[in-house]
Amino acid sequence: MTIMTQSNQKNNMGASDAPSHRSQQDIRARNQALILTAAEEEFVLKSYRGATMQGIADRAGLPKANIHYYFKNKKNLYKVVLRSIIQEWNEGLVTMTVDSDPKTVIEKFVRTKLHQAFAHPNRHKLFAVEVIGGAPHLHDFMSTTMQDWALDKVQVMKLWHQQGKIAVADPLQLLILIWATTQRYAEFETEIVGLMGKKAYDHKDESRAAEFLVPFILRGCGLE
Amino acid sequence: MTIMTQSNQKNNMGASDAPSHRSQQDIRARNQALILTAAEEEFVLKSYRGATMQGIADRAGLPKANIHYYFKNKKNLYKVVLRSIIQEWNEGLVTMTVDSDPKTVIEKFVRTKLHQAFAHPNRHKLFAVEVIGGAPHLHDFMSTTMQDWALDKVQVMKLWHQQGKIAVADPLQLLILIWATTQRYAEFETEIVGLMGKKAYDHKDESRAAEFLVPFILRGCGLE
DNA sequence: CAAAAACCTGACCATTTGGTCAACTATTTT
DNA sequence: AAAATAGTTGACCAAATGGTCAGGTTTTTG
Repeated sequence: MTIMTQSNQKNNMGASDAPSHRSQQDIRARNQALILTAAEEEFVLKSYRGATMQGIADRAGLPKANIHYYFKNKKNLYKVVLRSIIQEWNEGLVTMTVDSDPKTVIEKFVRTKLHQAFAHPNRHKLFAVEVIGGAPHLHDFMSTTMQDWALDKVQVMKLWHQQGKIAVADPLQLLILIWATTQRYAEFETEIVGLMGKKAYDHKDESRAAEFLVPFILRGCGLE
Repeated sequence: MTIMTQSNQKNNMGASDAPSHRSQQDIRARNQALILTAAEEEFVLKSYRGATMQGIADRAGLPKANIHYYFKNKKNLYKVVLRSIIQEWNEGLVTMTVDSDPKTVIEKFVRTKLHQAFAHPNRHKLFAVEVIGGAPHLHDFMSTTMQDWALDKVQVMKLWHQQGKIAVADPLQLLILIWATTQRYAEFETEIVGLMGKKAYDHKDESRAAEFLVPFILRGCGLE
């Protein structure tokens, strides 16, 4: 005896009415998206082991067996979610060469990372939890892609420093600081929002953070 | 960072009889410490739900039932661990009034927080995971003690700004930045250590971070 | 030294949970 | 329109895990 199959009344609720069938491609895309979003939330809130397939199913509004139909198992689902995080990370790259203008590049980098943090807080939270827990599933990415990118940028900034362009002798520390300060708004959303006396960020908070961070960091670098 | 009452010489069950017994107080203290340290590690690595009593027991080198003997249950054990975090937080407070010297106070604050981060990384990691997951167990602390302290400091710094002493118009953002940059070294230990090409922090990394952070932040504040 | 108190622990459950499956419906293809 | 393919789902199961407990050992107490 189970409680209601609330089931499928196919469409409706979409308001429209014409074809009472949905193409399988649409169904697939829609359900996978539903599941991935649900999984992201659940994994963030409960962490890998705390998240349950049933919980994800409930969030997605689908029966549990359906989750397994689209994603082989829990571990695989988690992997797919992590992949979207890495993907986003790669999109946030900024080109930076010895000839670039430090001020311009640093400002753009800060703004990009900050924007990502406000746009996809859950992904940042998940990434953080992974790293804090020893990055068991990200080890590969961190010791290759990320490290290569970071060390390359560090080299460039070292040259900038030698040329007297920035007041930072140890650029790795600067990189760490920029990541820390931008991502913080996503990771510690709960705390920050609380300190601001709100329930959630409003649309001005990103620019408020940027207006503070950008000049502060540039000043710290001895620019401006 | 660890335990161990150095008083113990295992036993010597041989015929000889230097006291082959340990006082119950010592046993209690030793075991509780063992368990708490083990729990801290396990909770950090696996998060609340992912941590298992068996895993904690193994880390502590005690049978599982023994964990239950000292700490009623998992939830209670977790609570005790969180308490030590809050305790440490309170010890890191810095007094700050309108008449304080901004430069001195800010520098001291940064150094204190940084020192705590390097001294007790696991606690900071655990705190971070809690906050990221919505702070379900810290809600009370965050909306009282922490908020009161933070808003008070924000008031003071606002006055500093009005008196032209610092170049920061929105001190809450500064507070967030200082927490973010100092705690980062604990939370993202794995990542940072990796980028540095090491296996673990060495004894110079704390001062290296301080030498970078302190001047950077003071400059950002328009001091120095 | 004997009773009491504290400590220890293997063995045992009840519950939770990831995962499977067979039967069923809906869509697409031929 | 029938065969084939894709999507759906309730029911079920094996493993993992938090927690209990009875009976044992060690330390303390009187």
